Amino acid sequence: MTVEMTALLDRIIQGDALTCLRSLPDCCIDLVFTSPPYADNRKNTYKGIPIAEYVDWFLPLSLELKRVLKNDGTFVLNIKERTEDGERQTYVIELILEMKKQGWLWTEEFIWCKKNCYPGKWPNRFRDSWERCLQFNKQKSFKMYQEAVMVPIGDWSKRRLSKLSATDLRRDESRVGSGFGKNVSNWLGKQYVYPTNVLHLPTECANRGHSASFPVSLPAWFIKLFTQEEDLVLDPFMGSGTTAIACLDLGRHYVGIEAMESYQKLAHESIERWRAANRSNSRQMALWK
Amino acid sequence: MTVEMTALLDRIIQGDALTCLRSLPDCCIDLVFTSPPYADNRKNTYKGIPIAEYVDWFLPLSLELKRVLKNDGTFVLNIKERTEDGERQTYVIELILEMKKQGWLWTEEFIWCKKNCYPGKWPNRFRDSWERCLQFNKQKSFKMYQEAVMVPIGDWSKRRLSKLSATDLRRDESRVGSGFGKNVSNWLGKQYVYPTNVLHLPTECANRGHSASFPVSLPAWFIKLFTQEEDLVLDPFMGSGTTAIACLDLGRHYVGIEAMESYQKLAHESIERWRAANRSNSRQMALWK
DNA sequence: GTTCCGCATGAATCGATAG
DNA sequence: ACTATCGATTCATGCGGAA
Repeated sequence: MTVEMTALLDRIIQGDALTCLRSLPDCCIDLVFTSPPYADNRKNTYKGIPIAEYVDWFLPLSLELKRVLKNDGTFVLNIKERTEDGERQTYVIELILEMKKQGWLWTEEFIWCKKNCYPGKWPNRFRDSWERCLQFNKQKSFKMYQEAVMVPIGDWSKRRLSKLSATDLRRDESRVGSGFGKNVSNWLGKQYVYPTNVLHLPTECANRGHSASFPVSLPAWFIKLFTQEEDLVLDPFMGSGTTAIACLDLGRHYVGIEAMESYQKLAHESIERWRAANRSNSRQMALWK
Repeated sequence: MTVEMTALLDRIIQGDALTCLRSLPDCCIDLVFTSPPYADNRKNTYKGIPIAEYVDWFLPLSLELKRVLKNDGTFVLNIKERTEDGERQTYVIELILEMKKQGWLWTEEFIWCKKNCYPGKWPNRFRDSWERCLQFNKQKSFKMYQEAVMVPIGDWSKRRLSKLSATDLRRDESRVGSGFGKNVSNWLGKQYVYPTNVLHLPTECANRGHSASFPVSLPAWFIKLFTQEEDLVLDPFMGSGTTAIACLDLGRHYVGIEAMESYQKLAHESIERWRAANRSNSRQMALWK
């Protein structure tokens, strides 16, 4: 890792996202996770980008993100288009098409299904309880650690697998085909299964009193899936620091960028609170050894 | 209703979708619900449209659908883009943009979350467990009956709802429809809440003889939401008749189009089975009065 | 009649193999 | 090289037969 990079590690740079991104070296980031400022046609709104300008505003950023990302790294973009004038706006899907022209591969679209979404009632639509998590990559093969996000198998299996019949066992064995000891590992493996591309996470954020646009568990899920410990995660719109907290929790390094000084301050406070809470843990850990 | 229209009511026309659509009069349909043939680059596949041609293939159809739909009617398009060469293909989002140019409003995108999705394991992606249900309208104000799709409130009932199979839902509907009068509606108002734009429905599997691409509960949900009894629902790709069954269950009229004679036959068989099963119910209903 | 258990089967996707 | 086909992987559910 370069000297300039080491100096930025686990820090939140205050400044314009595009300018700061340009100061980062090539191919140094393992995962970009971010939830950029939403489009907004109202004036005088914090960080709101007019809908008509959204794609043109984002494209220089995505180009820089492609430059700083490692070739086998991943970019996850959490975004949802606004409703305006009774219609879903199209800037997000236009952005996908334009990013492909930049050379990005649109690998997958995850759905973040918000269990407790914003309340409300409208005559012509229901509450919006999902957001897109768009996965982009630079090349077809990329790092992915699926075992890190396995989930407990469904309730149906408790009845079903609690009493494995002889035929079940036999069938499993025959399927394995080669090698010994695989029986046991297969059976143990059935406690957990791979998830799907729909995430069911509550909207609540872990830090009370501070508004984050997404819960820590959202970046945490993608960080576990696409990085290993000591890897480097970038969030060019760090906001109140949720991605950084997820990195601290998981032993990953982070680089954040945030234009608003007030938000940067909030993020630093969150991080300090995390460190304070973990200092005692570290001591306890040390005592255990 | 015109004479020509009355002759088509509750029938499945066998023929090419575009040709048959052109024979329908203007502004006569309350809801279009369909799941068109999915794109497929493989040759020799039934009804598969090559990915590169998909948008051009669909646009003449969507134009006709706009013509036959009532001004305050709704078009719901159930579709999901394929993965090809490690990427999500873009023809669906391109289609949205092109349909807007035709004058359609892209009002909403519902997510159909399939709990029992296709199994499999791959190094670079998880199982795909969701599909798009794109809502399009001709004008900003359209008919919507939100009370018809309210769901039970509370965690215990949420858990129960998530475990409701398609047959359970159908049974629920029939129970609701069997005339408890005001008692039920009062009870409904207190115990039930409006749903969100995410639908949790299992796919129907182990169906004998044919593969139904979606469960009856999927069209049923949109039919309840966007139509009233005696309204007219169109499915230009009727397949094995799932949309027709939903209409029969809910007392709506339907017009179906299906090119493949074998599928049309399957649909007729399903409908006949439905009528046979309901004949006894009708007798019972008559006895009650 | 219920309840339980065994089994088949998906609007899938990738990588290897064959033409 | 490039394309077409095939086998392997995997989990939630409905259905049918058995207890």
